[in-house]
Amino acid sequence: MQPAPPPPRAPLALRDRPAVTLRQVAERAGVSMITVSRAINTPHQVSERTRVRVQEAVSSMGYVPNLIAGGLRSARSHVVTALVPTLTGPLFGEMVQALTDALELRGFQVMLGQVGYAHSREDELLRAIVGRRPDGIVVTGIMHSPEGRRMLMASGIPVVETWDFTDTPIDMLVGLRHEELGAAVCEHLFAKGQRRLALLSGGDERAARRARGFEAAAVRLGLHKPAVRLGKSPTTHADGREGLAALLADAPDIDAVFCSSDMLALGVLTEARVRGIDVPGQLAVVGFGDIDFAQTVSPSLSTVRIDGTRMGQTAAHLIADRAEGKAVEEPVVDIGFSIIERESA
Amino acid sequence: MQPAPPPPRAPLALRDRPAVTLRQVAERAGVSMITVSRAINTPHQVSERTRVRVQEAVSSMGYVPNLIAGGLRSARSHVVTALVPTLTGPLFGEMVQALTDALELRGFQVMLGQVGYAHSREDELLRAIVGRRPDGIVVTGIMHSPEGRRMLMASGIPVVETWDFTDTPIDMLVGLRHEELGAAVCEHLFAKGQRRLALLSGGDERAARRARGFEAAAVRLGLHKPAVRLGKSPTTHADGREGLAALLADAPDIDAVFCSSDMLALGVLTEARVRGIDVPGQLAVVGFGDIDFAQTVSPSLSTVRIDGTRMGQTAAHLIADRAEGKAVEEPVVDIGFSIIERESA
DNA sequence: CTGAAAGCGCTTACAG
DNA sequence: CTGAAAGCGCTTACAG
Repeated sequence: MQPAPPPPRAPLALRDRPAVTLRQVAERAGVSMITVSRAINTPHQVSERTRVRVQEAVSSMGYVPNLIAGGLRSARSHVVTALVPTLTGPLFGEMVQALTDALELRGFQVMLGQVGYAHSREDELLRAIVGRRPDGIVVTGIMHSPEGRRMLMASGIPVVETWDFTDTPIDMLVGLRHEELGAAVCEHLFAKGQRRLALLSGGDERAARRARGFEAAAVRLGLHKPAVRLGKSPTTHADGREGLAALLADAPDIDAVFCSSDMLALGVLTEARVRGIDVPGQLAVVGFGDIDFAQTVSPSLSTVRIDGTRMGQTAAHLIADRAEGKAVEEPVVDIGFSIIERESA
Repeated sequence: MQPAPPPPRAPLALRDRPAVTLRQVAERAGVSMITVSRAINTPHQVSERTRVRVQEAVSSMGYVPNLIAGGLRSARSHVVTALVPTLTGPLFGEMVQALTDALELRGFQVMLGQVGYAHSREDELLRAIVGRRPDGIVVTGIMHSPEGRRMLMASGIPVVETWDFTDTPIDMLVGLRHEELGAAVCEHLFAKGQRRLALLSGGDERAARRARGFEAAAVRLGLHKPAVRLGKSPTTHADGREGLAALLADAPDIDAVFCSSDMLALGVLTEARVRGIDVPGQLAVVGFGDIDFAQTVSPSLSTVRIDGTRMGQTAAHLIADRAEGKAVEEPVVDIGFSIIERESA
């Protein structure tokens, strides 16, 4: 976080006026600071008359309590930090929304830190986050960097890893096994009669895992080794169009494509249509994510759905229970996945 | 899918001890607390020998400075909070990424707070954010609630409003005039020869503003009052399909649709194709956002692009300059927009 | 180059 | 129901 050049300090006077403090409110209300604190945080511990006096002072002075200071003393920040790889994708939105809503009900505020798919600055960001002592940390994906894992473990902060699965979680985990998912999609296509499979995948780790499961299942089923085209994440519609073109150039006889995202799959649908390839008649297409348009494009898109709402809610309760010192019975949850069958496969 | 039984948990030997403090590091290194602080934050103020000793203590003990405590004393949190309406849309991703990158270079970390399109809990969230005393706040859109405006102004925290325009900003602003944008799209369609215009719009405020500009321009140009269909935000692909169907039911002779998002426009393209309506021959379509697929769908989508990167970078420097006490010459910036002409219009 | 004291704005832990 | 004192973990402001 803090880079080399010593930051030029802002003269405090430049801020319009320093914020109103608890002490000033207490003076105005004619009570002690601790009484103001109670009137705000635990009003039932204070007499009606006092509460009203304090309330008047608070609103007339526009007092907004400094939660940082309170958190420092009480060692409870009421903040949970969620690390998300990107804001561009719709995939994590549902989970983050559910996480936010569920934690809000339990008195926590969610702050988001953006990681990007690159792992380069992850440790640095992590240091900045751990340094702010949140009451919990939700990680998208599995934390791999040994330095990062050590820092999180040593911090004593409750951690939930999500969206993936490992036998060695840092602390708690709500995710799914992407190899199994890849295998299940392969079996689904096989059951539908497809025999020359192909794979179009972004470069992130979970997509790679799905790809591995898909390929292994194809071998088990006695099929040809799938034609594979790998790109990078996040995946785009253009990647989907180019990807199908490249696959067809190499392997013109493919009859099914499993795409690592719905956007990629949408690109494949577009390219197929432009080329006059019938979906699913000549080519079956499966996406991943079940986002927005999957149900209403034409042909509608068969895809794999992860229950982001359940994942977010589960993560929220794990974090909140741990932060409140409650016992967590089931710290590792596999939420699975479901294949949504529509027109495209 | 049946989840497999969870594996045994990793041992958490390191967890549950209170975090290492500056005092402990100082004892280990045999120097005072302030010297440790300097060795970490302003190493040039400390002798080589001391710096090495401190560095060894820091890494052997896994010390992560408590930035909250430091921030309390120094009145500089090095955090900028950005309020975004939703994570589901790709629209804000580019801006937030640019904001994050630019602020990181200047020593600030960006934390995101999710507002949702509903304004109901906005004040509550704002209180939680102002209470954490960030060094800056970036708001998506214009803040309207009088309570919220008062709180932000009284806080003395630098504020940048974005994505919209007003003559009464709270503090600073980087945005654009959505009425002008709507009018420009109307004029573009007129110039292309379209005469029976229609409008398909989500319910958020900026979309409504674009709609107003669009309708006003149609009147100025002597056209029929556009057929209008309003929905809610965020808009979906399904809304686009249903929207076009509804517009055609009411006004079968329309020859152009301006959609308040690219996703809506994609739904319109799908519905038109299914109905055998030629785009742009029988129906011109314009989106908003220039996201991912706009360039590569078929027909490619004419749309309106906002330079999110420039908006994010500009906001970053406004915030950082203000936080560092530098003078801000141009606190209100209109970044404009551009109409991207492709096949659909 | 180094350090002892004070203080940031709250809450905790006692005490009445 | 109310309050005086101590302290959370740092940095500031002095002083040497």
